[in-house]
Amino acid sequence: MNLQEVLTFQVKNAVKSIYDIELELVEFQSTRKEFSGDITLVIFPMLRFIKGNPVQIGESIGNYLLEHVKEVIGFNVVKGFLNIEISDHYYIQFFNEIVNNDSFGFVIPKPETKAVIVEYSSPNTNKPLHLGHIRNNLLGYSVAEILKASGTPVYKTQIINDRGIHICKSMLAWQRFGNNETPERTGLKGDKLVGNYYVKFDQEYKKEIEVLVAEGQSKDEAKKNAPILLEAQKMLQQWEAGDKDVVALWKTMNSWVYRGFEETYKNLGVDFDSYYYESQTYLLGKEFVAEGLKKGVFFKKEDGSVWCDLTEDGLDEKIVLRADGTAVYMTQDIGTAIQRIKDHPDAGGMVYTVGNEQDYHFKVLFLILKKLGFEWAKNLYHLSYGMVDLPSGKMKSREGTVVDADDLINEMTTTAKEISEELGKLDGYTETEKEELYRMIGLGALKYYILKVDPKKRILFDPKESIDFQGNTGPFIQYTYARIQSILRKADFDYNQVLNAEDIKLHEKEKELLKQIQLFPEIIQHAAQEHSPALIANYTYDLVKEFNSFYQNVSILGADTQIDKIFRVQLSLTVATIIKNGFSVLGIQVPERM
RNA sequence: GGCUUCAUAGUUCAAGGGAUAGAACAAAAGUUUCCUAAACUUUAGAUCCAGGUUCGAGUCCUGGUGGAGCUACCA
Repeated sequence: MNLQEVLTFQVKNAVKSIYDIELELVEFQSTRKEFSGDITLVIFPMLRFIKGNPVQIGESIGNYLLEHVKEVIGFNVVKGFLNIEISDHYYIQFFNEIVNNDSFGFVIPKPETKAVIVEYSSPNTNKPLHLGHIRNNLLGYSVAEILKASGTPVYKTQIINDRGIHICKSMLAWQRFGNNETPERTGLKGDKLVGNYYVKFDQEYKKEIEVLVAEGQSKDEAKKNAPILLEAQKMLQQWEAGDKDVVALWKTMNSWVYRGFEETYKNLGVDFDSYYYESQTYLLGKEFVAEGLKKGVFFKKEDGSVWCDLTEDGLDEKIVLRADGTAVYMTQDIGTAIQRIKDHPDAGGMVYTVGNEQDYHFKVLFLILKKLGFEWAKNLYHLSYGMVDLPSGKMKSREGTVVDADDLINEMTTTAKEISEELGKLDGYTETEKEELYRMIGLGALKYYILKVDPKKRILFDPKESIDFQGNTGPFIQYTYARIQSILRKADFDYNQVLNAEDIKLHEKEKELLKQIQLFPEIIQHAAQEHSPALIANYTYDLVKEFNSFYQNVSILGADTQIDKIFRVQLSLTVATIIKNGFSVLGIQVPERM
């Protein structure tokens, strides 16, 4: 039982014995810094059940706790708040239990716990990854790691949108203007090369439209009749018909893109357990549409298209199969979901990391899967995140305002390098070690910057104002970790021993730290429930803030007694462990020096 | 038009219906014979507007204003 559980139990006892009332909910919060005490019981909500003056009730409960609970050594009541003071002994006892636990805060999954499939990334294969994808990847990866840490097995996966007219556009432009360029020959990353031809197509397309308009066609007509577009459409048909040459080119160009993506994923530090390709799954949904039609979940219109009527659920009608029998986005998503659960029989739910512009789509998808009667459909979660906007608004590839993922990673690394060289603290590091460190810090800044924001909220990113390396940032937290490592290197005595709680009198800063440390396991659970890496980021920041204050105010290696010295080193070590663990679920590494 | 969503210091972010709304950056001032100053300590500064529910509202409800998104037989 942790402290709050003990107190909850005892507060109920108190109310029962004083007022003879069974209390259901007991509400605690951390005591605000300006009041004395460690944890606060809020009396107000009890007033509905207990009639009386909140201050008197607080006094009564406080006295009961003081008498019956050994951890409680004092209290005061301010208005409706009972501030409870907890003994040093309790905190030290707690600390002794966790001091050498490298995986503090993490929970090992129980055998019966169902796995969750986390989908993220899921890019189109016609454009390089940009800042928006970075947010998606970091969020998906982190939420997957947080779920794991909270005791839920996870499969990371993605669906690669490798089929459709957009791919054909790149292919066609490459055929026409590519001069047999390859990533090898140009030295360009494959995704960049293919992306360039996608842009090239668009340029040519626009030119042709202008010509047609000059010849007297309306703009809408011209858009439909441009020869290059017609040819792309023809190519798509050839692809669907399995035309050898088209399929071969499609395979080649896709493989370039995949190699490019792999590089970016590697740089970003994200990974996947499995990949699904739309080209392989787009037919899957159809049989379930047929089944749904039989069950009456769907209905057919005169033209042969199949729909789902969701008007009773407050939504509208949604198409699930085209009149010509081909699959739409929804068809494929139905199929993919079912396939994934088939492939992972131990999984009981899924998390989809997709931008909030698709909120409606996922509402509909989940509802349809429920209507189709799948047991796991109630455990689907749309991890809906806000867009990353520039000061000028949305990123637009045509206007060249896209922040490229690879470029951004490189810029961050360069900035880290500049700052680091200026500070000049890396004597003795080899060039390779230095480069590694710059990358770690640059990425740390980028990842933290993105993950500390509530996923649901949109992020405003100003490329002109580079991401900070000071204050509430990744490097600030990494720096604290490095400082602690330095202390551990210098501690030339055996600090690996269990101290007797009676021998220690806690410094105010030490107590504050212990209170913060104690919260970590709950934070992990809460973050998992909320699917929010931001909670971990903000918690870690608060912890580090607290530690730095301690560090500045209290001498660790210069403590008066050997016991204090050992205790403070252990305390520092534990803070370092939490930073490392917290950051690991954010996908951020921590350095030995910086 | 309909639906969804957001609005907090100059700026970027916090705040499970609970106390005097926290940080960081930027601004002003201070701390290095002492464990890494990417740090620490001060100062100044904010809940879009109008109602309502509540002992208590940044948080819940209604209306308004402003921004974003969705409203495709695209994905």
